[in-house]
Amino acid sequence: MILYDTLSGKKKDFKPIKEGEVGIYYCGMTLQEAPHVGHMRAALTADILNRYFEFKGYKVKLLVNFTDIDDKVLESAKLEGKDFRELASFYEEEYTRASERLNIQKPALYPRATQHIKEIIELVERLVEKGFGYEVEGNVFFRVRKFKPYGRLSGKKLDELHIGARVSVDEMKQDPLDFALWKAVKPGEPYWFSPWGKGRPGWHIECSAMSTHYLGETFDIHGGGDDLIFPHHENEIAQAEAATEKPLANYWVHNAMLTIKDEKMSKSLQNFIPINSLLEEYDPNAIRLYLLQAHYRRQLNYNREMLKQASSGWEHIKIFLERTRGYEGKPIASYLEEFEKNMDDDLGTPGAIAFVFDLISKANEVSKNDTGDYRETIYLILGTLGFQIEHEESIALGEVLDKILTLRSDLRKEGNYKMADKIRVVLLEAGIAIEDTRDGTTWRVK
RNA sequence: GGCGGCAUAGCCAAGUGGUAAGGCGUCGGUCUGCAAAACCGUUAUACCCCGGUUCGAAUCCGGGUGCCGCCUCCA
Repeated sequence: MILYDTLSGKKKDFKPIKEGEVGIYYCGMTLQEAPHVGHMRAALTADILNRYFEFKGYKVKLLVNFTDIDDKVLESAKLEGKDFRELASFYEEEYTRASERLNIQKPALYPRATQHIKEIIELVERLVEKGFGYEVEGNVFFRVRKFKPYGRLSGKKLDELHIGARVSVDEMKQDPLDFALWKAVKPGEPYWFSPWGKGRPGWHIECSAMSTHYLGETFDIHGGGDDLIFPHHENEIAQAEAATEKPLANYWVHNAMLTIKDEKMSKSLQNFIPINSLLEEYDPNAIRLYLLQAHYRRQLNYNREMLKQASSGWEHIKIFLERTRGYEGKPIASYLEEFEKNMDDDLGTPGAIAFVFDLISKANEVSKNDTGDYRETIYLILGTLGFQIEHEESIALGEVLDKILTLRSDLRKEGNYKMADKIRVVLLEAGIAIEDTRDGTTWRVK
C-alpha cells in the first residue's frame, strides 16, 4: 500500500512500525463552531484509512482529537455567552451526531485537550528542561530557532516567514516566531495549576502530548486538513521531536480543502455549510459518495448541483442492491484485487467507486445464477468504503406490501388502471415507490 | 513577494510514456396501459497555450496564461 507523505513530498510504501498494526492520529476540530462539510471531509478521510487498513487485516488504533480549550474556544464561548465547556460539549455532540449519520466508524478514542492537562504539563516541563521552552511571567514559549528542522514539513524558511509575516507582536517573546506552549491565566478565564502558575495550554501542545501519550513517541500516521500543515503540524513536530529526539510520525497524510464558489470553506469567510443542515436534505450515502468521488488530496468545490449528481449516483447503486435483494453468492476474488489496486495507490476512492459502477454493469450481463457473486462483491466494496446499506427490511412491511401489490395486480388485470394508479400514488405518499417491471412489481423505500 | 497544488466533454472526475475510466446530464432504443426505474447504445480525433524530447505525450522537459491553498485562526 502506498501513501503520499507530506514530509517527504512523495508517495511512500507503507510499512508499519509493528507488523499488522497501525496507529493513526488525525486532527479533528477545534470546538468553536458548528462542524461543516469540510470537517467531515477530514473525518471521512480518517474513516477511509481506518476502514481500509482494517480491510487489509491490520489492527487499527485511530485517534481523532478535539481541541476544547484555546483562544478561539474561549472567544466563541464569550460571544455566545456560554461556559466554554458547555460550548465545546455542544459542538462535540454535533460532530459525533453527524459522524454517526455519515456512518463514520468510531475511532478508538476522541481525546480532548482538557482531559490531558497532566500530559501537556509534563511535555512542557521536558521542553523547558531541554532549553526549548522558556518561561516569561507565567507563560511558556517555544524557542523556534533552536529547533533546526523547523519548517521541513511545510517547506518554509524561517527568514522568509519573517518577511511576509503577520506574526503577532508579543513583547514577552524572545523571537516573534516563538509560539506559546502554556498561557498564563487572564481574568475571567479558566485555568489549571502548573509549575508556572495558573494557566492553560497553548494551541498546538495538546496534539503532541496526546498523540505520543497514546500511540508512542513515534507512530505510523499523522493526518489532518492541509491547512494545518503550517503552523499547527509544524509546531507539533517541533514540540514532540525537541522533547523525544525521535520522529513524531512516519507518514503525514493531509486532505485537501473543500471550497465553495472557488473559495475555501471556513468560518472566517462565513461561507460554510453546517453538515447537520446538509444531512437534513441529502442521504448520508449521497454525501459520502460526493466526497469520495474526488481524491482526498484534491481540492473539491461544493455546490448543490454536485450533491444532486451524487444523489442520483447513489440511487443507481441502491436500486441495484434492492433489485438483487436475496441473491446469494460469494465475493469474486479477482474483482476484490482490482478494488485493492485502486485503494492501495494512495486511497484511490474515485477509481474504486468507478469500479463499483462497472461491476453493476457487468452484473446485469451475467446470468441470474452469477448475480449473487457480483452482488456480494459490490456489497463488500461498498461496506469497506463505509456506505451504509440497510439490508434488513421490516418483514411486516414486506408482507403487507405483498398483499397490497397482489391486489393491485388483480386490478390491473381487470383493466382497472384508475384504481391501480391511485394505489401507486398513495403508497408514494407513504414513502414507498413501486415500479411495474416485466418480472412483476417491485417496491422500495424512498 | 515566498512555498505548494491544480487546469481533461454540458457538469463532476480518474488516468502520469503506448493511443482518453467512471458518475451526472443529453439523445436514441428495449420493456410498458400509463408512470417510474432498469437495461442496451450515444455523447472529448482529444486532455489551458507555445515550444522541445521521443517511434509514440494528457502523461516527460522548458516557457507562458488562468485558478486555488498555505505563509494569520481554520479540516
